[in-house]
Amino acid sequence: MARKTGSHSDITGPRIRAEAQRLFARHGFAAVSMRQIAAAVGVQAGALYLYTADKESLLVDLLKGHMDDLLAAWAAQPRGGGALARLERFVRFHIRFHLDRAEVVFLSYMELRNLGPENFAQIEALRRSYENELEAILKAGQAEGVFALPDTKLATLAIIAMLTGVNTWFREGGRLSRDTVEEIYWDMARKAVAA
Amino acid sequence: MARKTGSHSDITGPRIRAEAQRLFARHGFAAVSMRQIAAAVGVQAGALYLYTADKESLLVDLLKGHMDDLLAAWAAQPRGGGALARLERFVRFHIRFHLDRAEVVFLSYMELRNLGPENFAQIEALRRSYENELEAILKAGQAEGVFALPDTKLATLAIIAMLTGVNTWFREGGRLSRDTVEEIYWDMARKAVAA
DNA sequence: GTCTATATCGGGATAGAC
DNA sequence: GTCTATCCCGATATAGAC
Repeated sequence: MARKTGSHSDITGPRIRAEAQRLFARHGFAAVSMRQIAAAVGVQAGALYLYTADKESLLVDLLKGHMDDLLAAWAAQPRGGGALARLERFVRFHIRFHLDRAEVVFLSYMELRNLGPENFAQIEALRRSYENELEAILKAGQAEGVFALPDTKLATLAIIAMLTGVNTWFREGGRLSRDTVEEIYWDMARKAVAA
Repeated sequence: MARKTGSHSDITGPRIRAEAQRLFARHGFAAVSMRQIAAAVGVQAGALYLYTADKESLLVDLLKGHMDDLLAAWAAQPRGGGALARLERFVRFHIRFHLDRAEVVFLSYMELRNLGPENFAQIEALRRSYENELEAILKAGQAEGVFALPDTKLATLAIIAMLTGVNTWFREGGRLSRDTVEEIYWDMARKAVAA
């Protein structure tokens, strides 16, 4: 189904990003060629350069867009309550948000190496902002006396690693539903930080 | 420092694997060329093929060797005691072993995609064996009544993800020593599974 | 906006001299 | 066992026609 001549600038751009995300996640950034992406979209390789400066920009746009979405979605969550309630909200939010975006999450963890230093630093800063959201909750819990943690930064990284790990094995329609998984992980996270 | 003509079959093979591991971990399997590896070793590209059938074999040998080492090292650990003592041993062993081999651990998580189906299956089977070691401990703890887990398989994956996550941020000479990190993670893991 | 064609480069792997 | 030379292929990116 090769695309014939015509004007499609409004839909070709998003389709390029979508196919790039799919292919990068499946085969790895370095293993995917611009020709492959173009073929998946249904245009010729040269046409891609109307929408992206180069291959790395394609990746950066995906990763930055993902981090922006993540921070915006978290900012839109309810904010009140005690540390325990806030932690529960974070755990459930994190699992749901990341399971819904498995491809780009995978990219965010695997393909940072393929970024230039300035792009890398930018993504890292966004990630640190997100980590700080969780650490603030853990610190609040320390102050309230409901959590007992020797090091809130380590606990932050440990919990995020544990939660994001769901993405590596969860399969839709498998043995466990999302809700069940959410429940089980919340149980473990809660106990891990408890006083 | 290009290597001059001579016989070095006994040391060139290991050096090729060592440089391949370093380069694959740093830049990604797909992004590293055989010429780069050869240059790092100090031989010409053609000479690599005296030691490896192709590029993928180089990767497979590294990953399989790592998994064999991991299972052998765990098998050599003391085995007795209650579930809590065994879990503590596993947690400390896992963190130490993985921190000592950051490069190949990184490869084991990132580059499985670059393996053919049969090689992939082989590595996956080894990984599952290792996971089963932890799950057996968790099941024993359930039976003893010292752990309370809705799903031992999930808890296995959650704990391993949490522990392996140390590799993504730990830097030698940083704020925390290995022993401190081990201690903090053991504290969280212990509480996460506790009855 | 998309196409075909191409410039330029570097990849994996092999052949044959030494 | 290593070297040089090379085959063949596919990569990114650009130029210019339509």
